[in-house]
Amino acid sequence: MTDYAALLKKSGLKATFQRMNILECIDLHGHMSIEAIYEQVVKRHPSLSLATVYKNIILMVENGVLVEVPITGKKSKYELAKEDHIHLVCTECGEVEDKPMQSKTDELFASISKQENFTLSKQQINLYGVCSHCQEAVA
Amino acid sequence: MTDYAALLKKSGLKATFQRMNILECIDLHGHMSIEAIYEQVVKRHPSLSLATVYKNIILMVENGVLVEVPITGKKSKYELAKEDHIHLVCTECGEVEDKPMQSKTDELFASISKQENFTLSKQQINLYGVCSHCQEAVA
DNA sequence: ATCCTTGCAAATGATTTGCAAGAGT
DNA sequence: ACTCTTGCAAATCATTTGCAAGGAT
Repeated sequence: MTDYAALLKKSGLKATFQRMNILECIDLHGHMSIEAIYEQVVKRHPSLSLATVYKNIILMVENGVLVEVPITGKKSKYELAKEDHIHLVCTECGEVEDKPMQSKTDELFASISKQENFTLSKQQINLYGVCSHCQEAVA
Repeated sequence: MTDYAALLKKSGLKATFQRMNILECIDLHGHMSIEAIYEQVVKRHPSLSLATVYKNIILMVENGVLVEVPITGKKSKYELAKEDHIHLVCTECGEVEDKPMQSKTDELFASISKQENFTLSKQQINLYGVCSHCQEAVA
């Protein structure tokens, strides 16, 4: 994934320098908070405004380019929209890692939804714990 | 679950009128935002301060009495701590319904964690969609 | 009696908004 | 050219804090 301009246009948004840099930043880091995005992108773009980051994140979420990842006890992070997957959230360092969604789980959720007459549109699985890296750090 | 005083003491917290009313309110409604809790409880307790609700929610989460349920695009809701389960979040009315966690899913998450050398401490599954009630309302 | 909790008001922090100037198509 | 976007500053909203008075054990 490199052509952020095409991604934006496909989603009906203008390809501004700010938006492309925000996308690249998120793509590189995987999952980021709004503040963290601002801090990174402002380095390349000293005139960037935090308000612009807010506006664009909201807009890109509305247009399906980004997805919000709400996290217990912290501020939400954002990631590029992609196929469903599982988040491993480290409660020590705050890092989020993706794992592929399992088809069994998919089926299970589909059956629960059917059974409840619930029109399922999005799945979100967060597993909280301590990542291998942080376990070593303590040892 | 009715003896909120005992629940609080068991968790090392004093059983104040405010806390018991907050717990009862959450228990009755299932899942509530801080504002909503305040609005409900202040009816019985006109002198209640919103700051008190904030302080107590934070405290009761820290002490394991409550659990935060972060929700995409909305403010977090809070529920009484109980065994793991799945949340069905209606994107129309905002209501959250619980479904029992499936043992297959449990096993799956355990195996992913083991495979990643990730010390799993908490699972969180949210399914977003439209509940049966809201589907009828549109029809 | 002692320590914790409450309510208030003020402080802080996060997010949103309005608008003139600038950038993208 | 036209329309959407940006950056700034101010406004708004959410959350936290300090402290004196009141409540729980």
